[in-house]
Amino acid sequence: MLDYRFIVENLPAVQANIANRFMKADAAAAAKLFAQRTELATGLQALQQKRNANAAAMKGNLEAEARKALIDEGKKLKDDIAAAEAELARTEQTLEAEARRIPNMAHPEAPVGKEDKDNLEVKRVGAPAKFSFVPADHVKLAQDLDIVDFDAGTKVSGTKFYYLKNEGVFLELGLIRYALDILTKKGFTPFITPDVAREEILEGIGFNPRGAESNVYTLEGEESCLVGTAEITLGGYYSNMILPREKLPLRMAGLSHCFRREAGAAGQFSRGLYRVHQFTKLEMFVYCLPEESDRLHEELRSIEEEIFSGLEIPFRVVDTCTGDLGAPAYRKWDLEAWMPGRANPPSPEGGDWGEVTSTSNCTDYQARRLNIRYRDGDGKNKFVHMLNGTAVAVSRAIIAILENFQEADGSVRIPNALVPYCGFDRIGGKS
RNA sequence: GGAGAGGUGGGUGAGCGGCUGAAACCAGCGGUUUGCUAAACCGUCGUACUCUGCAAAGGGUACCGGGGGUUCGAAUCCCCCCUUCUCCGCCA
Repeated sequence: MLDYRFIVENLPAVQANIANRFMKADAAAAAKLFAQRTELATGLQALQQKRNANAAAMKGNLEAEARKALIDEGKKLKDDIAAAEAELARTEQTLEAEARRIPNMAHPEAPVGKEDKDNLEVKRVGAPAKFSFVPADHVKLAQDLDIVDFDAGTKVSGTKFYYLKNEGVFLELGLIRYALDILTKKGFTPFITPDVAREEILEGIGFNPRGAESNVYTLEGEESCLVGTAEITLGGYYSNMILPREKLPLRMAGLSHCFRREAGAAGQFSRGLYRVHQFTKLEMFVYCLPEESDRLHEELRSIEEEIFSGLEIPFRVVDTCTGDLGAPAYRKWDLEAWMPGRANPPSPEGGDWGEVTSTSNCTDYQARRLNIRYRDGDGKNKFVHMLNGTAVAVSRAIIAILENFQEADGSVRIPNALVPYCGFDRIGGKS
């Protein structure tokens, strides 16, 4: 969340930012509550001071009468303090609830807009393949090649679950290993994280673990959830810690399963592997000094580009618009891969872009809630900046590979960079 | 899951109702001494919030795993939770 004082001192800018992001939050109310809170806290401190003085006056031997007077005074103070504390606690609670609805400030250059079609395309890499036939979508390809079983997933686990099977298994493992090798060469520390996290960590990262619109599965009887991304477990890793300045930036690569309720998500573009309840993802995460977060955000984006260029998958990069940023992000780049199977109606040259990665600079928005700081040169503890980015979201990468590298005979070529990791250069067809 | 013992400042660790924001030691920082290093000695050494002040600085409040309670007064007593260790059970 934002710093209370920042909200007060920059109220018009905060309000404009809320409007640009099409979010509902009342910054003026938060500012007012903050002033109230400070006044109540000051009043409470004055009472506490009296209480301490009263107790100190009672240390030595006293005549019974004097002692009784002090005890009576102390009892009265105790009641006053209890009342003041209750009021302060109520105000703080309301203040926090109000402040938590306020999104992070957006980068001044982030395009202003309401939804994903307002995102700004900044770059294209690679050219979509020209097919001599009408390409199939990944659902048909995967089923024909017997590498994904959607029907069994639905029967055993429910809709939007699936089994990977045969080469599909090695494709997942190969993609992970391929990306992990790139990241470790770039100084990322590899992790396999828990797939479960406490609600307080989810909230600190900016997720809402409960409620009808939540995308998170909560565990019954536990105050914890299945993670939607390793961003949660990597971001919680250093919660309540003060990091040594000289160790920054910290680069982490976290492999986890990702669980998403996707309540209400439906439609043609959610078909197959595109929007599922469980998938595997390798996530990048960075803790850094405020002055280097813009630069590291570019670094994360360029790594994502390197990974997808290496897979020979055509993609474009978009600068995500304010309305599509999500509350914690200051700026966000998405990589959208070309997906020939998304053509409607199907055609040899048709297709559409589908999001495969996303990298966000969340500045100190998450660090403030999670209480992650570093000691600056002036001796003050300051909040770190935190960034995240997808290295590989396996299910979506598989879509891109199947649809882009399919051939007339229904087989799928494996991109060269992946062959050593998979142990085969083609799925199906000629062999 | 059951039983027991713990969680105190950067570290070790004392304190177990008022004399404790917290002994002592170590590390750190500043200084004295010193041919250099080392040692010795002296001083200093938590965080957050808040008030006064142009500032330097000073005052106040809170914090001894987290949250509640008892009391005029809690690191200290009680309850709940988290967590670490030991033993038992169970299991990959």
